[in-house]
Amino acid sequence: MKDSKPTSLDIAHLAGVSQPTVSRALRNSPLVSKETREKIQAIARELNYKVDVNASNLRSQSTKTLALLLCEDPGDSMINPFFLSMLGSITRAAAKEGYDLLVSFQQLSEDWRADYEDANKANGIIFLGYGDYTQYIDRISRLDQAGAHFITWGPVVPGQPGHFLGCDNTLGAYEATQHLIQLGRKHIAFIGDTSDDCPEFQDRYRGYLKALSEHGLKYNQQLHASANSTETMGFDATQTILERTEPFDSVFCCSDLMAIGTIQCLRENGYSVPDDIAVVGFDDIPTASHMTPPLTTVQQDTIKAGELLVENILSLINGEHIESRLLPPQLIIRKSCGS
Amino acid sequence: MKDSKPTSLDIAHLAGVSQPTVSRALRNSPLVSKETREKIQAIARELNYKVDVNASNLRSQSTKTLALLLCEDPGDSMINPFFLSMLGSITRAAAKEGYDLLVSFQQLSEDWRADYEDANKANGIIFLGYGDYTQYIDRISRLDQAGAHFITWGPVVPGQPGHFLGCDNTLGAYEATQHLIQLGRKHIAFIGDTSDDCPEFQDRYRGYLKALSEHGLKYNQQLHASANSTETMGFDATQTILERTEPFDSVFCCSDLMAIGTIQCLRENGYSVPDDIAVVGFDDIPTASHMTPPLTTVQQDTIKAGELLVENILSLINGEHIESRLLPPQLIIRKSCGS
DNA sequence: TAAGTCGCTGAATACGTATGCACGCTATTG
DNA sequence: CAATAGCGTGCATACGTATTCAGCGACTTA
Repeated sequence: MKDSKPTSLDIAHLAGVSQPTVSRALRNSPLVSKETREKIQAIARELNYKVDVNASNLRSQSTKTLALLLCEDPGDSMINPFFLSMLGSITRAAAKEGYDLLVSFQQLSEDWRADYEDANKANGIIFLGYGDYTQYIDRISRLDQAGAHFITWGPVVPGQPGHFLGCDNTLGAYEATQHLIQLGRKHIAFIGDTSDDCPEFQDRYRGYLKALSEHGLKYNQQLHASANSTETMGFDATQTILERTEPFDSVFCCSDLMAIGTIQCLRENGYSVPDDIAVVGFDDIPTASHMTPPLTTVQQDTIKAGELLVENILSLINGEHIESRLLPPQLIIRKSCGS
Repeated sequence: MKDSKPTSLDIAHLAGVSQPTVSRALRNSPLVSKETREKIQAIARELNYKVDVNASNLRSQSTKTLALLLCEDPGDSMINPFFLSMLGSITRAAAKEGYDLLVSFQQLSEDWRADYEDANKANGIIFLGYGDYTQYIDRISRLDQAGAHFITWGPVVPGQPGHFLGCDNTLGAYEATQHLIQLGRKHIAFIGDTSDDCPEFQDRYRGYLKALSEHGLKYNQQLHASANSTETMGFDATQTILERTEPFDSVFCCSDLMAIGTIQCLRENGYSVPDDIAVVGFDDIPTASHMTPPLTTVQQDTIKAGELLVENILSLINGEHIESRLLPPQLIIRKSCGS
């Protein structure tokens, strides 16, 4: 019983072979005979031997690790549950490919490539984040120029540097708005930050406008309030609209979190949801189906998204070409729109 | 402009010193003169040089990385928002100490120590999880015997192997229950799995019973239903109690997620919250304050918890002794109990 | 002036693995 | 039988850093 961790050399001695053979055997190299391989693997299992990833990575110059950067305001303890789903599915997808996941919520440095790839901490970077986009775009551009391997979950903006994977926000918003219209709603408020900071919300805004115009409804500036994706911002934006005393019969919220705030605000002002005012959200976070009333919303397939993000980043690492693409959203109809 | 990543040797050449001096300078060793050190650091900054963590770790035999294991059912895409808060605060606390965080949601292997410490992926492991505890306890024991560095967020059970940090669940539940009693509620239902699988809920159960008995109320088996921490389980458990037709005027839910399901169920059965039935939860997840009605609940200080978890695991890594301890909870009074 | 001290630097080496290359052995072919 | 090919293995080395030890100059002290 040795006191220190076993190395491939220890295994080699025990198996009566050389260290390189052990290395090959453990990586299932076809170069080593089946007999030898199994013998070595048995001994390794016996000793509970694990390859030292540092030595392995140093030699092979490739860390089997991905970095996940969550670009949310770190000061706020609230993080969108939607990203938690993504985090879960990305972790699982990465694990399936034999990759570990390094998670960070903050931006300690200006140069992510240096922090992760140059430091050999990770072979690729996945970005996740709602909003505050302009804050990051130059850093992303720099990454692209530096030839880093990274992919961003977000809107596919033509001409933008880097690779993107996102949900078809325009389509999702279009379908949700259309649904409200088909239920007879004519004065549909819109809550969400449509500045360049939030290209995702901009896309949803486009879908909203498209549905309005296709059904002959006029856009009303008075029913539009900016908000980022938190309950509180949704609450406040709704309050703002209510104070304008412009009548409305429904609200399209750019995220479920905002919808939660919106519903709370409407209730506190004496409105019933959905009888007086219908509400739809976006994301289909787990809570959506358990609210009162259950929230009609646009579902993004986080499982699929996580798998594709990992698959794409691995392709990039392997030097393959990938296309930015959009995933189809799905309208989930529940009670909050009164259907 | 070299095409490959700069190494400490490159810096050494440029600075006209040897590689060891570069290594020392970059680690702020007092052995190297201020003059030389600043010169080297300037060049390193210039080249955007980053220490190769693999080489560094290999040499020093210490990865500046912690592993975070989330023991939730991986099949379920729903993850308790409470853990997300913890994840955020742990990430930040780890970053402040210069540690990276490796996150995993699944239990790919039976032997976590081998997976992380022996493989030199991480120096320590932090566990996070609600319930299914018995499923992990033997693995935790094995870790303890193997001398691994790990700490678990959870109840402090005397005699249990390993180190724990948790919230004073008994006290929290006691205060919440007492609050209901003081508001005049006399028939308080209890929702939560009190089997050995959930020692945290067992502690909350104790606090609940203590409050009842101290105020001369009798425990009623009919008002007790088991549930794990999801909205759906909370819904179902509430339905079960309702079907027993035993009258009750309030519910203590072992988690906010269950409270959400409980409130939904009560509403669908025509009860008003809090007028007919008051509800309190546990955790104070972000949604709690934005529900209708806002949820009275027991807050756990996730920021403090994350910091202490990291602080403690680092102490363990440094060979110091640590004591398991409990953090004080705080009752957050909102509208769902009708105060 | 010789011995000792202090401050700084470089030479040598180790960390544990992966891989290019050469080598020996057996089987095949002409 | 010689030449060739194929298979399995070992030798040597490289990955980039951190640390031990020795050395060197300058400076103090007797």
